[in-house]
Amino acid sequence: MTKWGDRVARREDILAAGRGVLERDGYARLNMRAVADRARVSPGTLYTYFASKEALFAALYTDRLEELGRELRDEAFTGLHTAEEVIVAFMEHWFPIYSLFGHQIDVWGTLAGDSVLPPDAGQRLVGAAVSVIAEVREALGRFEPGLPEAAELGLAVPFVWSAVNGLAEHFRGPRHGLHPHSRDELTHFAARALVSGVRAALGLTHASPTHTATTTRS
Amino acid sequence: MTKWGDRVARREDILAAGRGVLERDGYARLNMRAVADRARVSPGTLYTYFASKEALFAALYTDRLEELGRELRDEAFTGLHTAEEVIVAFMEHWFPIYSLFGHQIDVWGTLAGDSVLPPDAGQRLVGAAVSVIAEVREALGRFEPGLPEAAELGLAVPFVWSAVNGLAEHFRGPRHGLHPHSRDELTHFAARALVSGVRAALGLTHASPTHTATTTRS
DNA sequence: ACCTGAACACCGTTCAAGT
DNA sequence: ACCTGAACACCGTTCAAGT
Repeated sequence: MTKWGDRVARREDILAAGRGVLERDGYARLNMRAVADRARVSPGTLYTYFASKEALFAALYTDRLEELGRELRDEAFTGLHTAEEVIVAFMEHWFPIYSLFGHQIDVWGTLAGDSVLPPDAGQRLVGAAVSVIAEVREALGRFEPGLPEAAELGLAVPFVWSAVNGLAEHFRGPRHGLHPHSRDELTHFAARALVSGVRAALGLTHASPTHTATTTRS
Repeated sequence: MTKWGDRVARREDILAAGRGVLERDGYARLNMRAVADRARVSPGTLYTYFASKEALFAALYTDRLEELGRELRDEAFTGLHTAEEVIVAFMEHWFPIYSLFGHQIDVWGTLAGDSVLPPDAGQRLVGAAVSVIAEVREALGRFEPGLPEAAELGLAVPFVWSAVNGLAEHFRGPRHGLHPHSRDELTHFAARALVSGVRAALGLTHASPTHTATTTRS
């Protein structure tokens, strides 16, 4: 039971309540009254901690992105052997997060003044997203030596990012049950196509030596 | 001025009003009162023509998809020489439509019973979308002879569709102004990467003969 | 039959009043 | 200072009443 006036613990109560409602009911049923109830505060109190529903949501998203950055660095991206494996690992970690948050909030839009987030909340969110992308880029660079110097890398990054998010959107909800292929098959197919496609479009001559030597695990 | 009791004209008034509000103000400001005002009916009347806001929106989307199918067939896909050009042409036509409708409604979700659309409205919507995809597939098949028989075509289609929608989402709103590359550059880069990537992932040996002979236009 | 518009339910947000 | 909860604004939707 958070004590009266303990703003640090109260803020954490509210964030935990938001996470709880979001995970149990999804964004569609995330409303401020439900969060207030779960955090055992009144609706008005929420607004002394977060400027708006969107700001609360952005704080939850930011926390999750920062956690993802650590997961990728410390676990998901270790022991891989090919760029394809990096993409697959990233997608498997990214899809559930996108499914909770990504569809609802536009990270880059906050930069463009698109949103009404308080500037500091927007900056934390963008920073966390940039850092996740940097992590992926670094891991890919291990197996694609030419990548960091490629002239059109600035095109490859938004292309891959967009394509991965398109797939994440595809896997959100029940619709992927419609075609006969499993989620896993499509994920692996996409990773192969993205890596080959970007290599070709960037004019990279070939993969890393480890790539051709590695046999598929499936 | 639509006459009292003319249900056909009234329905068209409502659809036209919906299109008008949507194009002027975007989905965020599309509300039933605004549509009713513009159509010069009362809010209650809307619900004798469309079961819900979503059903009205789906009808607008369906009409637009059917029009797109005709545009692709009769104009956009004629006189092209490579698969890349097909993808570029499709994206240029698709992005503005996605920007108005695609972000808000989940075509495939209606099939999965995800939505609460009346069944016939859902079926018309899905049919229009399927027909657009078939148009793209047919055009690609002209320049990729091996495509229709490829074993994993069933993976390639949702992959490309998802990637294109991810890019459409990327170009929605102002955020693409953030990186220094123009929309056109990213569109062309994506088309090249998608075509090369899918070819490689499907194990297609090579492009059509016209492809290598064509010089880049940029 | 077709249409109106007041009313209901719901939800983001505010603010005067409490402790 | 921090917190409450009634109230306001807005919007999807319904339905008794009008023509």
